[in-house]
Amino acid sequence: MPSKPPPPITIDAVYAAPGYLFRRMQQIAVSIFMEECKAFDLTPVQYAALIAIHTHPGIDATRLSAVIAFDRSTLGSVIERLQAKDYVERKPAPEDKRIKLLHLTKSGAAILREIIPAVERAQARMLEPLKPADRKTLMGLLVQLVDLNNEASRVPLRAEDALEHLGKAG
Amino acid sequence: MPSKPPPPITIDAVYAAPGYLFRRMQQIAVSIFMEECKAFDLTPVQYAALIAIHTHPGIDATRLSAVIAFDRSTLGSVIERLQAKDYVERKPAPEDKRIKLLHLTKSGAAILREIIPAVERAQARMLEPLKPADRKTLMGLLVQLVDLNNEASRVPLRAEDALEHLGKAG
DNA sequence: TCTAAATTGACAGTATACTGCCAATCTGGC
DNA sequence: GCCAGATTGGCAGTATACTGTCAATTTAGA
Repeated sequence: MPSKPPPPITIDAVYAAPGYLFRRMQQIAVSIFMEECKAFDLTPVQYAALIAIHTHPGIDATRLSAVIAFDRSTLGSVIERLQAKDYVERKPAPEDKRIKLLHLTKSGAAILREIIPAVERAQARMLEPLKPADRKTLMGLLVQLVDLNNEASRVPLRAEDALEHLGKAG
Repeated sequence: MPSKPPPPITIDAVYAAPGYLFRRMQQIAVSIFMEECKAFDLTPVQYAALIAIHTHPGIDATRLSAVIAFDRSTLGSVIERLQAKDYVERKPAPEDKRIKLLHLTKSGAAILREIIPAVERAQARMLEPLKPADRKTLMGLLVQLVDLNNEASRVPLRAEDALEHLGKAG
């Protein structure tokens, strides 16, 4: 019996490929975020880092990377920029000389409060073209897919890691 | 009547945000692509560029950028790398000295044929954790969303631009 | 206790993304 | 034919991403 013919080598196959669509959608999402938040000069990554530090004061960079699932190497320069803007402080940990603890400054906490409405607008705009029911469906499937693919990511999300800096009693 | 309380400032809001999920999924997609295609030393962007040049031989960099919706500045260095690997040729256009025409080399066409099965495997793996019906639903909604948000992107997709280099009869 | 292994943060190198600018070139309107 | 405006490609500068390496430090095991 004849085998299936090889798929045609065309750009149309790319347009329908999941990887291509995820890339495009991510770029659109960043573009919308930056537009809504341009008054604040914060990138999506910087925003997520600020939120995570706010939720887990005194966390270190390595654990922060696990908590937001961002690359640890990259995160170093992200924190540097947040430090330069005076949104974040880094203090050496007394009991472990390798570690630097992260805290929000007053400015950091303030900008976080102020930027939230813009971020909410951005997030809403990304899904706006869809019908409300479809938005829910899409987000539901996406949450599932990201979760089920967690280990395929180079930096899997480890939300529970955040608690370790509060004392090693596990 | 009382207004809605402000949303809590927590990392959990980030985990459910569309922008965060699109970023994570894109990173997972790249990770899976690179794993399946590591024998070929081609990135997802380089692969898309090769496919587009194959589909539209003689296209120039600006039009290529519109056809795959990638940033024009970035595309310059992408093409340089493809040229360094001897997958792509750049020839000045005789009738317009500003333009450089892009063609695949024999190596470029060959690696494209060879890499396709690995790319297909990668694309399948990205959606594998979902049930088949859910994969269709997700892709359908994503195609819609990317299309409806096309103009929100900094580099909107203009697939029809590709035809212009074949003669300006519009 | 002494040391092998693990952890943390830093760094170098590559590859997207995007902004903004520039010179060379082409086109259209006059 | 000339000039204003558009187009093309290149470049500098910033910000993620990721790989791999390294030193300082801590931890765990023999």
